[in-house]
Order: sequence, then C-alpha cells, then structure tokens
Amino acid sequence: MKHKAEGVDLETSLGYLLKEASNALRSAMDEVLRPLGMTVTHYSCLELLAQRPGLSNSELARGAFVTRQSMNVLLQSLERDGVVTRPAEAPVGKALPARLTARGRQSLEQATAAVRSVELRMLAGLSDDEQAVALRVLRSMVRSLRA
Amino acid sequence: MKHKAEGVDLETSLGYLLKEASNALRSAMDEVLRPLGMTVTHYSCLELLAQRPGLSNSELARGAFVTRQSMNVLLQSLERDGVVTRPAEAPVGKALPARLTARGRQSLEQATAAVRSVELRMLAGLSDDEQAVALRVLRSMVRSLRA
DNA sequence: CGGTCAGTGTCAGGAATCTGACACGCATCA
DNA sequence: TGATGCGTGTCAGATTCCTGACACTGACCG
Repeated sequence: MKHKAEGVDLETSLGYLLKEASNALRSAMDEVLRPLGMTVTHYSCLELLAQRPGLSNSELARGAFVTRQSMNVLLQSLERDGVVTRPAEAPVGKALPARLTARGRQSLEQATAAVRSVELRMLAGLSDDEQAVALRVLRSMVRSLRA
Repeated sequence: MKHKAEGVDLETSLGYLLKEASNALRSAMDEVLRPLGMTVTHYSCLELLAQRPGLSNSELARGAFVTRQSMNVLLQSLERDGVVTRPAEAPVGKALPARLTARGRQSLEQATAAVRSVELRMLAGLSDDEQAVALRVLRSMVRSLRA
C-alpha cells in the first residue's frame, strides 16, 4: 500500500513514541535471543536473579512485568533445565527464594552479550548528556504515573 | 516480603526503564479506559482512524503494534457496534479503508479526554526542554533499533 | 489472645494474541 | 504477455498470558 499522510501528530506524542520504542526494543531483543532459545521474559528472569539472588517468584514476576502465574510456569521450566534452584520448603513464610545455578550463570552470560549489543545499537548516536536526560525523564514519568 | 537490596543497576538501564515506563503508561491508560469499556488497542485504533481516515486493517495493526489478525477481530466488533465503517468491496486491491462513524468520533472524544489526563499526569514536573530531548532520544532509539 | 490485613504459592478456566497458511490483487520488469 | 514479488484479507490451530479463586503464612493491633 502507498505511503501517505505521514504523521499528523502521533510522532509528536511522547506516549506513542514510548510504546513504539519499547516495542522496537522488545523485537530486537527477541531477535537476538531466539538463537539462544530464550525469550525476553526468560532473560529478564535470569538477569534479575543475577543481580538480586534469592528473589521469590512473585518478586520476579513484578520485575519482569508478568503475573505470578506466568512467572511460575517459567520458573518450573528453568528449574527442570537446571538453570535455577529453589528449596523444597520455604525458609520463612511461603516465599521460595530462587537462585541461579552455575549453568544458569553461564546461560545468562551468552544472553547478556547478545542483549548488550542491542542496547549499544539503541544508544548509538546519543550523547551522554542526552542519555542522562532520558534516564531522568523516564524515571519521572514512572513515578508520576504510579501516583 | 521485605524491601531490600534495591537497585543494583536495573534502574540505570535505559532499556529496563523504557519497558517500565511503557508498562506504567499502559496500566494507567487501561485504568481510565476501562470505565468506558475500552482497551488500549481499542483506543489506539480509533485515534489512528481519526488522524488518518481510510487506513486499512493491516496499516492499523502496524500502528497499534498488533498482528493483522488481532486488529481484524477488533475491527469486526467495532463495525458491529457501529463505531467504524468499511465498504463491502475494496475500491482498489484487497485493502478495505476504514472510517469512523459519527458515533465513533463521539466515542473517541470521551476516550481522548481520559487519555489526555493520563498524559498530563505523566508529563507533570517535566520542562519543555526535557520533553524535547526525550522526544529526540526516543526517535533516535527507534531508528537505530530498526536498522 | 484473636482479629484483620498484606503477601505468597498454586490450581483451573478462559480470553486475548500470535503463528502458519492460503488465495487474491496490484505493480514491476523481463 | 507472463512471471515474480509485495501487500492484503481471512481461515484454522495453537500458544501464551491473564483473571478468578483458594489456602496458607507472618505481621500488626485492638
């Protein structure tokens, strides 16, 4: 179909652009993670566990922006594949603290390299100043929206 | 569970923050659109049609970041509700140009008001300068990621 | 002590979305 | 003319993800 009537004011909307950028990032990450047999949520889970060992299923779910139920099925498969470990019984309450195995850390290493290349491409052509402003603006948006 | 070990470097990652902001925006929009019986995709479709009348199903799908199949089921329900119209036969090729009805414009008007309040809240506390930089940065990111 | 509340893990069930595939129309070019 | 490529609408199947609900634990407070 023909290209026509481009951009009335959608390209001027921060909201729309936010969605567009987020979508482009997700697509790009999916693309580089697929050869590794990973999804974005999959990778997010591993990255979260690497940075904060002992996170519970619910906490991982919030961090990866999915429901506890979805994260749970993911964790079960990760546990089955020997990538993460959870104790059989909760040390306190009902929360089961998850941890990466050696194999998990290795798996994450590959994924991190792939994702880093995407992030570098995304930030290409942006000055440190611009990145800093973008960081501040995004943080402010999140805070304001949650209010 | 207890609050602990906050922010190793997730909060410093533009990628994660992008996802977080996009998610917060979507949640906030969902919340104000639900009383109107609308979803975000629903609203996006109407907004797209208002700004660019005659868009085809596939074009709407790309604009709303869903598949043609998903957009088609939405369009069918919108057509059934008398919110949009499509000709019975394609004037050219196979693409059916969709248009808002009077009722559709009225429906959109309510939604726009609701969404505008969210966008205002999101941008609260941000200078025009910061918004301009954010706009430029996001555009650059999208362009780089698509390359 | 007894009550409520918040947070968690888990079990179905269902809704939304995507993947895969096919036929058709138009444009381009040999 | 015919052939290839691209975009589109549409059908069916499968997957993913979420909504709703239940039981349990620990913390707080009357």
